[in-house]
Amino acid sequence: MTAEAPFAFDGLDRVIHEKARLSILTSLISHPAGLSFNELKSLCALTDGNLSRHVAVLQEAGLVAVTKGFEGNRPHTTCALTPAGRQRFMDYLNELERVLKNAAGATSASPSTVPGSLKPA
Amino acid sequence: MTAEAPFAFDGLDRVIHEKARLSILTSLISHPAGLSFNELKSLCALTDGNLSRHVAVLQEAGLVAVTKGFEGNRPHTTCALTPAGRQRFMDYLNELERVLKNAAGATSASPSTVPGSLKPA
DNA sequence: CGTAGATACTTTAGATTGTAAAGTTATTTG
DNA sequence: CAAATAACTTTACAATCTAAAGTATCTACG
Repeated sequence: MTAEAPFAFDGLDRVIHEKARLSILTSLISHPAGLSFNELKSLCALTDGNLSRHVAVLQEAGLVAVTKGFEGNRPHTTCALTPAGRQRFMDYLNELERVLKNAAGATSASPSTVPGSLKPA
Repeated sequence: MTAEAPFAFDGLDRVIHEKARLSILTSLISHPAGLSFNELKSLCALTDGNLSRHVAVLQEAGLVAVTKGFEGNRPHTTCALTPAGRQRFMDYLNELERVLKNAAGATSASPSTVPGSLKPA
């Protein structure tokens, strides 16, 4: 079936593929101990409302675990990847690599060798 | 600014990032001579309506050139990447690579070495 | 000749969802 | 005590993805 539609990229899970959530997941995989709401906010350049919604989506999908506690006497939310989330993110990344390989294979130059201006062979 | 939000991925152009359009663009970069409506449809596993809308979006964004002609006496639409489209897609791919590098750098294993079950070192 | 079905799309309408603005609760600071 | 800050959450609007229906033309069949 995939052979029939080689460029369909079914593995690009919509929950993960969204730009903001891709940012959040990348941040979290880089910080296995978890990140606070505010750390995520600045790492990903998201607004409060935005981050709140996207984290909720990721939580409902079972990709991240959200821990709400108190730091001193202020609320403090911490997010971390779940094992399943980590695995699904890995799967997504594999599919991303397929996208890159497909595209790079079609151009004489690999993406990394295309700096910004068209460089002939 | 990017230094402040290393995981923001501003370069992930929304027009390109959409899954269906990513498929279309990958198909087109693999076929520099262009592809017909029907070829795209099966390569990307899209419905008629879907493909029509997405191609229109890509055309309005100046990424693809659409040529409508007749094959025999049936309408026949051909799509091809514009030079600008090619460049913007390349830029997008570079950003995608950044995503992969960021994420892969955070895991002990690169995505390609994660086959499906967690494999220890 | 007429009509039923196929081909190649386009249009529309509904449903999802991303985003930003406003709201909430609690806590400092002047 | 009032105003401002912190840390989120809720809501409402706008964008947009998708699938179903529509258009126009052509071919095949009886």
